[in-house]
Amino acid sequence: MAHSLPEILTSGVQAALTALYDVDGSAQDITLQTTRKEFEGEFTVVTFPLTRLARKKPDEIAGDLGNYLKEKLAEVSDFNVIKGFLNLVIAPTYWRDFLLNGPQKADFGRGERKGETVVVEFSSPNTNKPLHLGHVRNILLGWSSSQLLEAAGYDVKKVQIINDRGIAICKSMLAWERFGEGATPESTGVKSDHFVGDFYVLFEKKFREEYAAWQESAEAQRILQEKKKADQEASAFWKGFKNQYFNEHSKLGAEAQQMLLRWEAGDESVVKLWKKMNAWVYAGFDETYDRLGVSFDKLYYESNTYLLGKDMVDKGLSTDVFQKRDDGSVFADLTDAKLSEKTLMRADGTSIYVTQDLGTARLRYDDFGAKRMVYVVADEQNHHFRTLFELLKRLEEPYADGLFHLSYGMVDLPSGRMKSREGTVVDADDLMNEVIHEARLASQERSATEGLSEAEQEDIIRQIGMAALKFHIIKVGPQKRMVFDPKESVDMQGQTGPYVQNAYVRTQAVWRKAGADRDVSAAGDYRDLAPAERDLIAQLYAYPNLIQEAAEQYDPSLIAMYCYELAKNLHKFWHDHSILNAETEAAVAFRLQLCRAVGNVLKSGMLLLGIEVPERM
RNA sequence: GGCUCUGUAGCUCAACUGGAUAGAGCACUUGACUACGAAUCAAGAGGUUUCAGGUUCGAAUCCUGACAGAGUCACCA
Repeated sequence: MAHSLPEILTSGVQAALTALYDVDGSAQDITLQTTRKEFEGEFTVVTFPLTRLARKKPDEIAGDLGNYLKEKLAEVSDFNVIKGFLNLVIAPTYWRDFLLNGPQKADFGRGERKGETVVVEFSSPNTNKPLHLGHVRNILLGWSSSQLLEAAGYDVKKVQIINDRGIAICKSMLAWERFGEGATPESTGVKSDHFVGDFYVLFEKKFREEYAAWQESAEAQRILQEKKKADQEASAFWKGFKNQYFNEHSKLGAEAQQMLLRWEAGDESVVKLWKKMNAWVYAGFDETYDRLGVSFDKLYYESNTYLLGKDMVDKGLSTDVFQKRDDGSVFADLTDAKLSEKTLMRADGTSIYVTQDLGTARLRYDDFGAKRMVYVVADEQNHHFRTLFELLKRLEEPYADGLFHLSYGMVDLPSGRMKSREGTVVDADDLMNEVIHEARLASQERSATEGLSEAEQEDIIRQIGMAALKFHIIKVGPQKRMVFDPKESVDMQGQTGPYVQNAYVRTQAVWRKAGADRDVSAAGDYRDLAPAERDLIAQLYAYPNLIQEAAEQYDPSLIAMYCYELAKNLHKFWHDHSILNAETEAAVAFRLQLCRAVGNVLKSGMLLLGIEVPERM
């Protein structure tokens, strides 16, 4: 296709403006949109903005333009005018030729290779506890954005940085050492990342017990009397004092910190324990990632990167982007960018979080030469990334203009925010088990997969359950904080993953019945398109452009909504029209190919979301 | 308190980035399987787009000011 319809129509309108009114309209003046479904036509020109140029009423302009376009453009077969809206009807032959070519191929919609690399970071868990619902949203967003960028034409590298060090994992380690009695995931039969997480929880429990007991001591009472505000309840004070207690008074806290210091010093026994427990966690993560259907090209470990960034600090100092304080600490003054002063190096020469991220960004650039990097991280870190990007920009890093924080809203439950301390966190593994369980129940009420082996049936059930879960999460725009109701996530009817899968299954079922080698050459004789057919074809036509748009906006929810709309139109078409028993052979052949095209795009779109589509369900 | 984000049907979400009568699903009511698959389709009901001003041919969308919720404001990660 040399030119797209929007291009043809836009330049057609420009030509018309010159011919009819002797004015030059730039493409910017011309607003072209898809026609709302209650009107006839596929594209609409809005003529209100043209009144100034043409000095006529909107509906008169629309009539003039309509006549001109219908006469001059083969692609336009008819038009109608409603107020300032010119609705253009695209020639059925144009649609027919389009349908029988482009979307018959499975790779329809994929963009030209751009020869540019994008690094996408997502998931990036801590290794002290298993993955939960929050990670699931992150992972689905990261994965589908990666797929989307890939389809749009970029070379994508999927990475995560694993927070494998620090005080948190030390808590798990300490708890296991003190209370574990040599137990292992194997000896207990607990999934290995959960096993480690259980010790983290155990540490918190023991710590709270210790804290509560300590509060009764004379020392604690003295501190309470000295420091609490006059009208403050004791319980409120202790709540706020917890961190300080951990750092300055707690025996368990001291031991955990001791362990962290020994780890940093490279203490052999601590490192050995650390490796053992992390290995358990990774084995568990791998299983969860596998079930979610995601993978990574490269893993970065914080234990390897937490010292990075010092050379970036040197660079910043030498170019006067950073400054040194009297005590030796280093900071950047970002106040002119409406950010505050940001410290990058403590007086003792140790680096902090943002410094590490500077180094990691550079490391990735060296690894992949990517000029675009996407960080999929929750919106609670908006400020951090604004600072990070500003710093990299001032350091004049070559990839600084291609940095993007794919910020997403946190996931709430109907009961409110998830809190690990209150045990309201929805575990990723449990969640998947639950949706697959529901899919199995729903499947048992039907008999559509009779005759398949048990393994095949189980695989289909898995695909359906996962589709329900994934679609439910990914259909929501990233930046929106979302309420996750487990009951709704297992719905299989309406605006859901299984609904879309079902549409795909139908497109395949009709071909099974027709025979894969069915002769469809008569389709070229098909003349009149029914509205349901036009809708479907126009929608297919929009797919390639949608991929580019969704990729540029890093927004997979656009694809999800599109898949739903396409499936909806397919279902309606299916209901209203007979395919194999259509009136003419041309209609049968045409509709079969329409089914194949829709099936291709549904499968392609769902795959971009990380959702598989079964052949039967 | 400063900054950022969010506020749309009972609930969960859309609205092509300023366009037509604000749309879907769930839940509720009612119809459609002897049909290529009913995980479907069709119909009904449900709205002062948080509120008040402003900008213009035209506002859920942009501006100002309230109100409500969330996040963030470390030499933590």
